[in-house]
Amino acid sequence: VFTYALAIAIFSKKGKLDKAMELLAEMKTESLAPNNVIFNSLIDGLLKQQDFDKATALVNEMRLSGCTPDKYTYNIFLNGFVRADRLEDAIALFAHMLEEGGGYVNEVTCGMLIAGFAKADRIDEALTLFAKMEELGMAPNSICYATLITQLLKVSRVEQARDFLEAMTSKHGFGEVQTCNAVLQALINKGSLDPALSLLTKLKKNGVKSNTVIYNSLFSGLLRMGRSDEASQIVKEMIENGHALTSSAYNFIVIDLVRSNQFEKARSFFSMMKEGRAIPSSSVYNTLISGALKEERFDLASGFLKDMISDGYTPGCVTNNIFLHKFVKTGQFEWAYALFEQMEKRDKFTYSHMISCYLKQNKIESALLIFKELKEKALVPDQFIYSLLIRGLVRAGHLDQAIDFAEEMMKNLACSYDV
RNA sequence: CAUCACCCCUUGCUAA
Repeated sequence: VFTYALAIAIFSKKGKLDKAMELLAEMKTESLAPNNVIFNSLIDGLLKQQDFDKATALVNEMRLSGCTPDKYTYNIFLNGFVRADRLEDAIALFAHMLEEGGGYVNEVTCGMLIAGFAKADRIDEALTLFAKMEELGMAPNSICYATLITQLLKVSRVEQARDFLEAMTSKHGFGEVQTCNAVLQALINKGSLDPALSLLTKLKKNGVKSNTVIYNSLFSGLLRMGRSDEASQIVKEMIENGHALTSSAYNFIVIDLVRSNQFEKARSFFSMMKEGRAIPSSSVYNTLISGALKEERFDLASGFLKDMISDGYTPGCVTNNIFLHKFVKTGQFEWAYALFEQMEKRDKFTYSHMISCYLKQNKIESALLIFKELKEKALVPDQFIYSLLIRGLVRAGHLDQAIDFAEEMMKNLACSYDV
């Protein structure tokens, strides 16, 4: 059983759910009883692919074979909701977990929900929950702190972020590398390069191993801000410190080239990197596809798509969204419908593309239908989608409906709108 | 280290 659990966990983590399920079936034929760990691994894997149906089915199966969902199971679902932007479901589940008692709610649970609030720009609720943790007798760990700090930085509440950073370091030191990296990255993204660098030296002094991840963050951040000189500086420093230049550094370069509209350069750099032994990430492929489409090079786009598949990636929602975007933008609506129908995984990007698809044709009803589907899936419509819809309604002369939506938006998102 | 959260990366309106 232990061996199976290990194997299943690994397959689930890698997204090879079919393999993992096969193993589960195999266990049954050998009349071994799967335990909680096994079910939980599988459920987690399924939810990472947004497959809620199969995951729920598995919970039932779990019960039937005499296992009771435990705090891991709950947390896994909570995180699934958060990841899928189904914040309301996450909140409901959290409340349920609290009611049950039984110690289902722990620091991890709270950390996930805090991250959920943060992602949805509902920072104040995140802060409230954070405060509540202490009431409930839980000590927020460094991950909770880091989540809040990065989000506060994102919305420019710098003072508050600094307070939390100090509180965190006094309680936990600098925590794990990843935690530090989160904060560093947030600073970099804000363009606060100097605070970032000084934090970095502080980290080094405190014995946090500056690792490849941190260098990669710095590198990509600098590239994005167009500071390529400093970026190459970082690369030098990396090499001097004995860090191998990883594939991800190359990946960032390709992505940066595409982003700055240097598609041809990106292409040649990409073939160079493939000739070397660097491994392109799926993001690189997606980036290249979108770059190709921007240049109207469908031929190249489909070429990249093929390469992507032969490299072992399964093109998913993001890739589809890229094509969908192109179809909508160029008015190839029939293609857009066809693709949309075919897509099993749809996210808020998918829906926003379809909404603009219908709005462009003045098909308000259909756009509203899409919006409804989005809500039925318990996705949280964000500011972007609301403003898309509202603008469409205004343009079509449906002022009252527009106002209704504007009010709904303010209620749901606790934000204001400009007229 | 048998199963959960934090980081990073790709896709969103705007004849602009």
